[in-house]
Amino acid sequence: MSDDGVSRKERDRLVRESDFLDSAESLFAEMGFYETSMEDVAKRAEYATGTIYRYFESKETLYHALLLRKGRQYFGQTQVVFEKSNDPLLQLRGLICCKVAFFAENWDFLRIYMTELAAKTGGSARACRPPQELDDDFENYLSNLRDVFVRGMKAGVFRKLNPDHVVAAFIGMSNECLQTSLAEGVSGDVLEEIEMFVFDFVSGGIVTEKGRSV
Amino acid sequence: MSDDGVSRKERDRLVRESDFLDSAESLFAEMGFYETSMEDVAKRAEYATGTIYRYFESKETLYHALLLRKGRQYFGQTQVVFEKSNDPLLQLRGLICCKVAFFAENWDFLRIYMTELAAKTGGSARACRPPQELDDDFENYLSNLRDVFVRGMKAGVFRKLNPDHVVAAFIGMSNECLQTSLAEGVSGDVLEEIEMFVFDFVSGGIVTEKGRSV
DNA sequence: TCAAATAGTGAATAGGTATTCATTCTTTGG
DNA sequence: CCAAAGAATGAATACCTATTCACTATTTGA
Repeated sequence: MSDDGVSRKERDRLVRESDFLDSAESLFAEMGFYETSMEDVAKRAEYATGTIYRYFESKETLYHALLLRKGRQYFGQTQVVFEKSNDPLLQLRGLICCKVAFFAENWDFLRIYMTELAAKTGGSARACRPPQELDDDFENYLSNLRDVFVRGMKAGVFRKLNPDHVVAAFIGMSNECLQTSLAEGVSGDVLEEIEMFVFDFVSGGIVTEKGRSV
Repeated sequence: MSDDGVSRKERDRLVRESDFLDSAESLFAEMGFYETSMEDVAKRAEYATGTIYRYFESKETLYHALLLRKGRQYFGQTQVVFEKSNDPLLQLRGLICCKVAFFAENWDFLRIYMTELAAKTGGSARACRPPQELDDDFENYLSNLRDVFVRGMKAGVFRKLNPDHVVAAFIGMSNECLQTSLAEGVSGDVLEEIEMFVFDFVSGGIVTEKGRSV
């Protein structure tokens, strides 16, 4: 037994699981869910095809597991931001910072997550349904985010716009910015630039005083 | 021969093609490319499975054809906007108007297009590759859009921000807004609201004077 | 060291679906 | 009205890949 009550065997199993999840994540991001075969995943993880099934019931289970792993981690981090402060502007900054940092570290996941999201709103054009658990976390995130904007409007620091639209706009623009910016490679500078840009754009838009007066 | 030099037979063929494209479009939007079988498409169009192959070489060809049909139409309309005026602010307004109107009429296509786009930037997590022709149109659209922002910055009506980020932000936020807003049903009011919101958000962001001074 | 238990293997199975094609139905032109 | 040409049909084919499982290899505990 190790210090945290997890046997060597269990740890081994977790490592193996994680190997499969990593392979699957990178392959799904690169090729897509359907273009990736279980054999591909196994090969990348350096195991035989059948071995995966000792760790995951099915391809769908594997997919769910990888979505949950990173997804919950991400929503967990946003939750901290929501709870840390009550100031809408600070929360907004915190969320952006959190998002940029997380997705810079989890580029493959971002790709998968965005495909999910693209398919989500309308109904179903998706690889295969994401786990309910994650949907719930996402709903919760949405409602917290909406709340930030609503409070900001009440406090007079945000303009009074349709908060649902603001939520959509914020999510869409930040995702797309991250996706295109991180497409190449990432350096610390780029990260900071994106973070600043997103905040700047969300807060002030693009039109100048001069533009407004025309 | 009809007035435009198209025989009855040819017109028939076009109608049939269009039937298949319509079925495929709604099914792909609803279920996704891989979850939709050729039999489903045929059934919805009220034909036998084999008949599709008299009109389209393969499932991929069918998919390409439906992307091209609407895609080119959309990019054609944006092209008109780019050429109609030289004033960045007017062009921006025009593009938003054009986008909202087009996607309100082509909701299914928007769903497919967004899945495409989500997969695009990174590399490939897509149903199956979109036709090169459409990629080219998209590239062209991107560069024209970028140009609008760059000119606006030069003219002093837009703030000097990284134009590539602005392009991404604009596309992402407008897509996401459309997707979530149009998710339910569409009425004229909603359309106008979205159009105004998108312009408002892009131009002025969400922070008020008061928010800025804190 | 050995036998039981556990883990890994990859060829075989099973099910699904894109695509084909021999056949049947419909249209056309004489 | 008839035969040839064109269109439609849907059962059969061919292929692909998720999943299984009998077998081999490794680890464990005595």
